[in-house]
Amino acid sequence: MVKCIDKTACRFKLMASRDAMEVIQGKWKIPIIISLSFGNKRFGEIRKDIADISPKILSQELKALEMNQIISRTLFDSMPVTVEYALTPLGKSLKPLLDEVLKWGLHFRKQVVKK
Amino acid sequence: MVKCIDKTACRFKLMASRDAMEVIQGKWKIPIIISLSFGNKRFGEIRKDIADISPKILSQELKALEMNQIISRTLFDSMPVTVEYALTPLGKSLKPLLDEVLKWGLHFRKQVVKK
DNA sequence: GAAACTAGTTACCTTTTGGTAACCTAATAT
DNA sequence: ATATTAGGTTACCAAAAGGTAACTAGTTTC
Repeated sequence: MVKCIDKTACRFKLMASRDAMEVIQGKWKIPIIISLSFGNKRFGEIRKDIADISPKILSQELKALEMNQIISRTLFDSMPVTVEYALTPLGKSLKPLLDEVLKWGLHFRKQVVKK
Repeated sequence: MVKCIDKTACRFKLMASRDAMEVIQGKWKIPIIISLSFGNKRFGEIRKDIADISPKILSQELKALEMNQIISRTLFDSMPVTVEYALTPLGKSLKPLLDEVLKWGLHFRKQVVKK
């Protein structure tokens, strides 16, 4: 029975996991990132991908992701104006994490949720 | 610009990520799992590890993790009774996911949070 | 002139999550 | 007798997250 002896290492881990979780936490952030991992998308296209997300929530989550530098927002002044969202390099760097989330989610479903 | 053409693959990914996130979501579940990754612990020991968690929340989160078969709860009828919490094999299978969370959280902090 | 498409915003709720403080049971130590 | 340790529970409250419906602005097509 090992204890969490190295308090510094422990606090460090808690801090890092908290940072990461703040970025991907919530009902919609991962779905949005997955949608954008299939290519750059416009507001309406993301809405169609995710189906039951409301414009209010989508707008709010896109802003949060942009502030954390996970996605970029590019405005084209075509008519009507179109806005394109894309993953930044930092956003793309989430891929290994998301792959593990998907992999584990699948494993969990097989073991616990059962079909 | 590739679209999310394979709707089935897309919905499948959304489902798997949702399953996984439900298990680790919230302010305290990952800290608890990290604490238990250092070895089996009793209620009070986890409290000391996490410092600012209240007994109500700890009790509630431990129950949720137990229901999802991430941790086990063993009661020893010593006097006074002691209760030991431990990661199950399913809980231990979260390690690669958590490692990625920690790794990315660190990367994010270096890039965005800055020191 | 009315309807539709773009990308959102606003006001108003409901639900979920998180937090505080006090309390409980049983046993042991002072 | 009183305090302490162990492992919680309970009532109550505050804050955050999520959701609905209606509305906005500018342009373009019918």
